[in-house]
Amino acid sequence: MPELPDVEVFRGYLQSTAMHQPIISVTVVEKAYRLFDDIDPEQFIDELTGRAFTETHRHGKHLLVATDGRWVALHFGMTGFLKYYKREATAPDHVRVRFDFTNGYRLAYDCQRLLGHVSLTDGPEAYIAEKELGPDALRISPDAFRERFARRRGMVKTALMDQSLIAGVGNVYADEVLYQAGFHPESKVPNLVDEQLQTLYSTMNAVLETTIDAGADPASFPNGFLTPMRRDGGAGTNCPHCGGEIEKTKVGGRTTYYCPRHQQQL
DNA sequence: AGTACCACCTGACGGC
DNA sequence: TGCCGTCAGGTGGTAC
Repeated sequence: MPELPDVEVFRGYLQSTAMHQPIISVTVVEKAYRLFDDIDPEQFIDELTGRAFTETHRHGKHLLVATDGRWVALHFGMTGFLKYYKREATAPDHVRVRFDFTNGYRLAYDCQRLLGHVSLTDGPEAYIAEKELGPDALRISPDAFRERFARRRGMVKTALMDQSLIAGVGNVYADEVLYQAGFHPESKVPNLVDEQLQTLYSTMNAVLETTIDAGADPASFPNGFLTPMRRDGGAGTNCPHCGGEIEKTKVGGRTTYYCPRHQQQL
């Protein structure tokens, strides 16, 4: 699930809960050792015990948390999320990493399918370079966006999802952006003229900001959004824009929803 | 460079 | 009720 809007919501959640409190202890369940590919889990625990979270930063789908030591870097895979809680009875189901604070609260990193990653880094710049991430989708300038897409050959959906081109857009939001912009997901990037690239850019911004404001919860998205239709098959229902029939296919190997009637193939 | 396919994991769901 | 195949919004590697 977690794409840019989701991670931005996680960031806000963390910012309003677990900051500036001493970490009494850090727990990593054994099964979760695989989440740590850049650092030994024991060292992770050692370095963070006694520290406190001081600052949050999001880049693409990655959440970086500053401490009075190194930064914690969290990636959520397909099923990750954070939960701050006190009573063990309210703990989520698949806690993989847990930070316990002096105030009795705990922050859990829950990751059911173990497809996320946890590490330590010197800071956002070093991390972005190491992971070869492109500029954040919400901070890139229109010019930089156009420039980067100008060097692309393949399908527009694939380009949007390429984290080294721009960071943050995943399968669901790529579909949403293309739906709102009216471009078929298999359109070839070189076929988009400047004005259409501009539309893609501004639509991407609008979709990301609107969905963040809605708490990244599809049930709260405004009318006319595609994402809520992914639930219960979605395909076969009618497009609120043009009445066409929403279709479900694969593009670049990923499940794709779109409206063949108004999303033009370029 | 782009694409297709497999792999990494767990759990939910539909069909029989 | 239970078993089985299929699928899921993440990325990374490989081979063509």
